[in-house]
Amino acid sequence: MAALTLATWNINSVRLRIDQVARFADMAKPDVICLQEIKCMEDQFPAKAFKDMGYPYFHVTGQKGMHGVATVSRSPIDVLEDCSVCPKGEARHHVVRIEGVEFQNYYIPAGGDEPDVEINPRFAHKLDFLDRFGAYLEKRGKAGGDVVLVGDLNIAPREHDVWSHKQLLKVISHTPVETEGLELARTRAGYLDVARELIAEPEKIYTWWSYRNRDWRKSNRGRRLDHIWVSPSLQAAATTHGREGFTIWDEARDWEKPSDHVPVTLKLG
Amino acid sequence: MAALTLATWNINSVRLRIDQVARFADMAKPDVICLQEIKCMEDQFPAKAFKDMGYPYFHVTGQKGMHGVATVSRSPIDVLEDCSVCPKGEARHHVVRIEGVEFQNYYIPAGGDEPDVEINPRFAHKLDFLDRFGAYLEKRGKAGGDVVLVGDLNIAPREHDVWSHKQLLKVISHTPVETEGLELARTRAGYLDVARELIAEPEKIYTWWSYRNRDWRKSNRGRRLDHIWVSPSLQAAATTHGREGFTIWDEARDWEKPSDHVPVTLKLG
DNA sequence: GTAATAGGTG
DNA sequence: CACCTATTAC
Repeated sequence: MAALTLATWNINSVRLRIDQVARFADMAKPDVICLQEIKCMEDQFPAKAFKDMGYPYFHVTGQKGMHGVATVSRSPIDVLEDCSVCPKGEARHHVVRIEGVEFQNYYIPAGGDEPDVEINPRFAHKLDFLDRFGAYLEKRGKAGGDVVLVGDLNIAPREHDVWSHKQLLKVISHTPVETEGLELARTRAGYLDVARELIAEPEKIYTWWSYRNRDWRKSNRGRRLDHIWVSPSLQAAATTHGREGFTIWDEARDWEKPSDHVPVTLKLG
Repeated sequence: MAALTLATWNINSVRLRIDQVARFADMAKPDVICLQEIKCMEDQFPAKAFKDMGYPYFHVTGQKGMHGVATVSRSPIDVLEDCSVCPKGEARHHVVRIEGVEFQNYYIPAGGDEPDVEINPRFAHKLDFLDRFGAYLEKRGKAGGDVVLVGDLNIAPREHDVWSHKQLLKVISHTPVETEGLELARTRAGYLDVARELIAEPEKIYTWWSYRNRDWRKSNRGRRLDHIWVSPSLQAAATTHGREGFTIWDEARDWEKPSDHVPVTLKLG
């Protein structure tokens, strides 16, 4: 496997923030960028801008106005699957192969406000997605091969992945049914949570800060919603640079009109 | 009458373009600025920004989301009338006194697309407004005194106030019923059209270029929709600096996210 | 083309 | 708080 740097970023409209993607690419120089919430159709994707910044290859799974994921790359992309996990024709997932590595790019449903499936169908949909996701990972895990799974999984699984474990236990993204469901899905495939392989608890890790906190850095009410997982075959490649190889670009949260998520990168091999 | 510089500008949202107003004020240093299409309520008017740029006095006649006029000044303002010409409670007009001079600030209805009162109620509304406007001016003209009337009158009255007289004769803003109605209203009060006092035809004068022309300067399909009129008592004061005292700031049309109208200034006295 | 509104989503 | 979609208006 060739060495490469990969990035994942919930961009919250790729058309609106294409200049921020270019700025980030110039700094981090990733070989592969996985984006979520691109909020556009395939034909609206700013392909030329990506080509100009050195990413002539891309695969886009989009829908009108909401959700959508895209993977862009310096080297050619083979498409393996599109939305196999998504019900209702939503554009939340695809699987591609780049340089012999399988990349799974996800945008898991946010789940609404009320953590009760009886009264909140969005939460029910999230848990349903999580079940399908786990089943898909188990199947995929058995197939073996080098796999990188990234995306906005909309769940902060561990106690120190949120600013207050206690206050968020009943807040969607950190309820036990979600955090346990996510960990179960991951372990069913045997994948490794790279951030926590490199940065043990109780150190806090966040990748998202709500737009609703006006001074995000001061209040620092973050959550780790964006993840990079790897198959066991990539354990050495993913950790060989230690925590220096894993970067959360929180400076991007201070840019003009930022996304509420920041990019995360990993040097592989 | 103290010497002063006055400005008129259809700003197309004063909240969105308050920084452009500051930039303009810094260049042109007007003592009085009359704005149209402020598109906000009185309580949303960026009063502090105007105070910071040296205009602690202002009078705002606003409504939610559309229309609205504001007059800001370095010296105190007496309010004489609000919307006396406007039917249907629209915020399109006010009259104030500053330094002994009466300022009338108007935003005349655009009138829609089809120049036929039978099928286009907006055009009927515009012509109705024009009638009321003429009657009001005649009354006001008889009262005498120093009067400055400014605003986006949404009519280009003369042949050389549009890029093509022939092609615009059936386009609202330059139809004969409008151009004749506007000239009649003006002459009923005996007011002078300052631009044409200083710059005779056939020289073209434009203050507005549609957003729909992508290269506005190259295609130059402009219209003179923004006007400065004065009472006969101010004829000498309005023309004493010659055409150097009258400026159309067309450079503002090239600023980032510009208004489709540019500011116009006059040195008075 | 540009900006306002309102309603839906995160 | 900020994005999308419509709609209306100029």
